[in-house]
Amino acid sequence: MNKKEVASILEEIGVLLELKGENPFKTRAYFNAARTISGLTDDLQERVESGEIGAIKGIGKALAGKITALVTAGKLPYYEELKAEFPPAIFELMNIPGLGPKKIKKLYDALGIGSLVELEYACNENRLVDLEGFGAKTQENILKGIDARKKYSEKFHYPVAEEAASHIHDHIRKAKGIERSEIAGSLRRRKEIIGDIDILVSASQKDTAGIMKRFTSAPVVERVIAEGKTKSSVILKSGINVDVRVVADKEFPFALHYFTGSKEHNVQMRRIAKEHKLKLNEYGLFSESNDKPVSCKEEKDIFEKLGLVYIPPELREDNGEIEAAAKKKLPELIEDKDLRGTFHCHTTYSDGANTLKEMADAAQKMKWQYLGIADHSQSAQYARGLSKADVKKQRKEIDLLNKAYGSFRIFHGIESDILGDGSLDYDDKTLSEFDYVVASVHSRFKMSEFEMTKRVLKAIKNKHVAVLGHPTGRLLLSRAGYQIDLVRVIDAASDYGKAIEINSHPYRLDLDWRMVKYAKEKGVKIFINPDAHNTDGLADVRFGIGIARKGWLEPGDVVNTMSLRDIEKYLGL
DNA sequence: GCCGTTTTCGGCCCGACTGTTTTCAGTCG
Repeated sequence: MNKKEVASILEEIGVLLELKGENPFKTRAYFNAARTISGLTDDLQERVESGEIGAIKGIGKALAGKITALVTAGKLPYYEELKAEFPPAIFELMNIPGLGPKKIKKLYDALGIGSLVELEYACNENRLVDLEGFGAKTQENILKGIDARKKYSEKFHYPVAEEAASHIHDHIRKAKGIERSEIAGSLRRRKEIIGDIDILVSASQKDTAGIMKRFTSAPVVERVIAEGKTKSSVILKSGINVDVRVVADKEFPFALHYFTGSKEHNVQMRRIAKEHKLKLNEYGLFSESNDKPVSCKEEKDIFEKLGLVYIPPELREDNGEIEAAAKKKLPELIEDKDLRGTFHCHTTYSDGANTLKEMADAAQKMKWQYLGIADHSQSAQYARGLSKADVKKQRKEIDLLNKAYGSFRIFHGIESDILGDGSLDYDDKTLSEFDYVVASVHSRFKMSEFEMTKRVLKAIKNKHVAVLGHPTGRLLLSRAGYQIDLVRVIDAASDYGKAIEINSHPYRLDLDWRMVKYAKEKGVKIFINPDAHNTDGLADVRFGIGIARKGWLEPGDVVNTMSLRDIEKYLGL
């Protein structure tokens, strides 16, 4: 059993224990272990075989035994028995807002409800109202929750959430009396997928009611879920959940930190606070002994008071950032302005919408020094992949344009399909004539992990390949990536001096940031590429920058921060 | 179930809002 499967079973055990009403700290141990295992970069099998699994923080004797059973035997009686106590579809119920383990347990014990369909049926028959702890309002809200789930997917791509957030933020900002305001939550941390929008506002008490009213009555609001003095929550017509908090201005830095999260990061920060004999919450930092507040004007002051350097929001995932901040070893993260060009763009030669010249002109408007064109290769018939004749023609056009441009340069690359057997899509001679080769998988996604890994490793070892394109092929919210052992892929890239792409298309964001950090640790260089199919698509690199930052990347880790001269050297031109 | 320079037991982050209660449990972030 692999990491992903083990993590997901540990997660399920956590939920089942919650349903049983077990000690919450015990259930948390399972959730933490699930997170730890899924983020593990060394080989789980090896860890288990060497008996070192218990050396991982948060995994003690009991969990080590269970993980070992899952990895070696592929099953765990404890889990099977636990699962048998509830109907298999009971997990669906956890996704309905307002329903948690306690209420679900009650529904199951009293009414035998174990799935969404059964729940909806029972609500419509008015059977929830007489249940202890339930009532008419609860039943109504559950029905609304079921309805919302049918209507909307519960998560959103980053740009969709970003636009909705900035729209409602602008609307709220026109309210009277606002001092500071900011979009917080996972948007501020630049997560690849956004569940809801958190907006934080500071104002004096007399103005809060008006601010909340303006928020909950905005035209884009579909339904108000909660409306309080300091906290309100709505669902927009687009289906996105938005929470707004209003605090006093002196509380703003603490609230901003708190609402930026992640939850796991916050837990660690409070733990650090306790080590300093302080208490941290969304209103302030207080002495544990006499509740005396420690004043902080900005968010960075909080970190300073806890003996940490400022941690940028993107890093706040409890992924080692607090330890690094304590040692002053945080990276100087890459920024948008550091990019001087990019390398994975399509034109009308294959499936792009703009011509070579249009793309190059757009790149210059972005103040870039170079643009790499990598159209599809000949096997990619669905995308009008380039025949050898097309390649020659494109080369000629690029040479002509380059002559005219002077200091700006177009690089002639190709996005070569990695064929089923791991070979590339042209003969050696043709491949050697490109300035660089991006190698990507576009077919036969359903291979086993072993086969797919072997296939991609062979491509990485190919001397013509400079960079591996979208390494998992995932499409966020619609298609899981193909099965592949990314750790081995990154290790191979490290061994053979090959780079890996962060495909910046907001539906891909592939390589995932969790693995980007590992790639950096292994010294693998990263390209931030837009996979642009038109001139507007070039700007997508900013999403890739977000992922690079989440992956701890500094300008020096990213190939396309190099000057034109250096990049020519890098590509051996 | 985990953890330990306050150690092998007793902690484990903290607060707002809702709905159902009549003083609070459950859920959420």
